[in-house]
Formats: sequence, C-alpha cells, structure tokens
Amino acid sequence: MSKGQDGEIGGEGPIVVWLRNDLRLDDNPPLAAAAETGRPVVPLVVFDEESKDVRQLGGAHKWWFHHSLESLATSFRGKGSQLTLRRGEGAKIVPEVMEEVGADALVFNRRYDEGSRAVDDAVVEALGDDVAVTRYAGNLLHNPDEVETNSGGYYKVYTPFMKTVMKQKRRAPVDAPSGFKQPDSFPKSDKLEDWDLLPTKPDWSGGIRDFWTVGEKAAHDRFADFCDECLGGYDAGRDKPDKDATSRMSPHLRWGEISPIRLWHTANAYAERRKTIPSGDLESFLQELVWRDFNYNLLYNFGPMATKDFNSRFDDFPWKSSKKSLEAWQAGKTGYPIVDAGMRQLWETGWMHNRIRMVVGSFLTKDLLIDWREGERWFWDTLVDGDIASNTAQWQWIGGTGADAQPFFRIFNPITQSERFDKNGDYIRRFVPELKDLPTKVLHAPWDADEETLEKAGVKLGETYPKPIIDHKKARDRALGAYDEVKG
DNA sequence: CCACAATTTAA
DNA sequence: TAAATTGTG
Repeated sequence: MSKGQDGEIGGEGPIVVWLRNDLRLDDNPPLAAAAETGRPVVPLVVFDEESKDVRQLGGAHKWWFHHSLESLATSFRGKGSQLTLRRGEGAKIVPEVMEEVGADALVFNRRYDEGSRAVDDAVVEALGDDVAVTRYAGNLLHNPDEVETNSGGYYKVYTPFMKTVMKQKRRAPVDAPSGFKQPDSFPKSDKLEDWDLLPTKPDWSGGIRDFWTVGEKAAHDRFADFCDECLGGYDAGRDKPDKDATSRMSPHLRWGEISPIRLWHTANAYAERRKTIPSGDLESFLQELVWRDFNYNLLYNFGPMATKDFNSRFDDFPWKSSKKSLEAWQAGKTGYPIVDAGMRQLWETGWMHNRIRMVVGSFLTKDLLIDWREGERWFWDTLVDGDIASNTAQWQWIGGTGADAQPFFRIFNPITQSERFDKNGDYIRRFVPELKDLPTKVLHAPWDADEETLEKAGVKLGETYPKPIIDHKKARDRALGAYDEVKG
C-alpha cells in the first residue's frame, strides 16, 4: 500500500477520489494525480453522520455544504464526469463504492483531527491490501509534521512557527484537470435534496444567502476582487468591521473550495505585478494563512482542542454556568452594542468579523466568566466557516487557556474596542438598528447617555434595548479574582 | 372575530 | 429571508 504525497498511484483500474474538506477542482493534488494517470476517475463525497467521534455539522455548515456540493457537481459535469454522493459510515461506504466500480486505488487529502483520522484509518483498514491508497496534503501550506523546531519538536508559539514557515519551500499549485476518463458506469448516487441539509420551515437562511456566494468559482472571484480593492491597506483595513476589507475566504477555505497554496501564490503574484501593494500588507495577509496552519499544527501535534484546555492549569478554573447570561450573549442582547452587533451579525450572516470575534469571546469568557467551550460550541453551530482547528484554537486563545494565548488577565474593554474599531458606529447601526438614531458619541455606551438624547433617538433602555447585563469594571475585577485561584 | 401589520424567531 | 406569532383597529 503506497503512502505519502508524492507516491505513485498504485493499481491499474479505476481510481476513487474521496473528497471531503476539499470541494474543488483547482489545486487538488489527489484529483490532479488521478486524472493524470488516464485511468477512469470516480469522485466521491460521503455524508458521514455515523462514524464515532466525528463532529456533526452545525446548521449553518449544512447550508453551505449543500450549496457547495451543488456547485461541485456542476463543475464535474462540465468536465464530463459525475460526482457520486453517498450517505453513511465512511468505513462501510467507501469500500462499497469501490467494489461497485471495480476500483483498485483510493486517493484523498489528509485530515488532521483525531476523529477524522480514525475514520480514514478505518477505511484503509477495511479496504485491505488489494487496494492502493495514496494520501496527499492539499489543504494546508505544509503538513503539520513537516514544520519542526530546531530541537525536533513542534511549535507552541506562533511567531517562531511563522518565521520557519516563511523560510520553508512549499509546493506549487496544480491546475484543475482538463477532463476525466469515465468509468464504464458511475456508481449509484444519492440525491442531494434527500440529505435534508437545508432548513425548511422556517427558512432562516435568507441573511446568509444574501451575504455569500458559495462555490469554487465564487471563491476565486471574491479573491480577485479582494486583491484589487483590499490587499493594499489590508494591514489596517482588516481591523475595521464596518468596512468590507477582509478577504472573507474563511468559509471557502473551511470547505476547501479554494486552497491556501492557491491563495498564497495568487496574492504574491498580484503584489509582484502591481508594485503598489505595500509589502507589509501582503505580509499581513500571508500571515493570516500561516495562522490557519498554526492552528492545525496545534490540533494535530497536541490535540484534542475542542474539549481540553491546552493549558491544563485552567482545568480547575471556576467558570460560571449561567443559562440566562449565555442566552443573552447568543441572542445579542447583552446591552453592550459592539458585542450585540457581532452576535447578531453571526446569527444573520453565518459569519463574524475577526476583530469582533475577539471582542465577543473576551466578553463571554472574562466578563461573563462562561467556559470558552460554550462559545466554541455556539460558533460551531452558527458559523458557515466553523473550522475544526481554527475555531477551537481561537477560542482557547481568547479564553486564555490556549497555546501562546492572550494572557487571561488581558481583558478587552468592550467600550474602548468599540470606539477604536467602529469609530463612526456604522457596524453597530447596521446590526443593532434599534440604536441607529443615537449620536455616535453615546452609541458605544448608551447607558451613559442622558434621558433627552435617548428619548430623541427612540431608545428606552430596558425596553427597546437591554441595559448592560453586567458592569464591565466589576466583571473585570471578578475575572481577575477568579484567575488568582488558578494562576498558582 | 377578522384582516392585516408588526414583531419575533430559526441553525 | 420568510414563516410563525403576536398585536391592533
């Protein structure tokens, strides 16, 4: 059985390409390698809710998954091929499909979380020795076991990891195959509609639909626009939630509609061509891609991350469980406009600006003292980009429990953050419309406004908009006190 | 009690 | 966004 990303594909019959978080034709190494052999290619997607320890998709995930598959199926049809959809346990379904088409080779991109790795190993095990399996590394800049410290370990700190990655050679992107040889007959396929991935009554997906275009082509188009309009000035622009100045590649990367290697090369080539992009802006963008690799490095080399504090000192941290506070946070009704704007953006669009993710995360874990796992779970359920590595790593970062985390005692002041990053209040006004007529100087902290100002804007605190559910100063002191208990 | 408007809610 | 629920003349 062959292994590794440069391995030849063994066997001589049809090849099954098992697609997972790589729903694309461009820069997809196993797909390209399979097409290149000239042997029949069978692209397969398995919807697996049965294998143990695999995290179930959240609602927003499912919406994206549906539309991404629709788009991918169209792409394959355009190349004279056909995407096969099957539902069930990976270790049962993959061998079944291979048998059905007489395939003797299986190729796929590696996955890095424990649960998925177990499924992949179980599939390989179930296939036995008559089938050649080749695993590729198509979804990261580097395989996490290929970025080592000088002493042969793995990085727990971002900056040295980033410096090593910047120096490292990485593979060049591979173009989408121009076509695929068909098998004698394609395996039977489920109907996408039967997977029930879309919400029915009520259909809550309108806000998401308005905000996003799903699929490989949309990802490339959006990124081209981003390079034209936002790459120059990215370093400062990315921190302004009221501007549309981030790449918004996160869901496309999450589902693998575009690869990080492709983004890396496209951004570099663009900056090369247009000499006007300041190098610091390009660098900042590339470093965001490195953060994604760093998170996978943590997950793969030190996981699990969704459940266990990276820094075990926090295992005994006195988190509070308050259903009421958690629900107010989830609903965007904390009484802190910047926090509420973020939480409502998430609910409406399936996404939240990264700057604001930090603000709401700090508020949940430090002001409300609620366990970061609660926040992580909510994000997993509501984000279209909820990523097994980045979501967990970022929650541990903001909660202070992670590797190279924000120190727990660094507690964001939601008012200062709001004034600094949403200076004109456009972001708040967009997502918290009941405050839109307040003058900007009181918008960030409406409880400080005088009666007349509130009345003129039609705001009645406690009625049209909540009073703050907690006093930040007191909450800050309480958090520091709680931290004393575990800081040792 | 209805017709329609306004508001809430749904992963 | 749009269905479901609540409010109003």
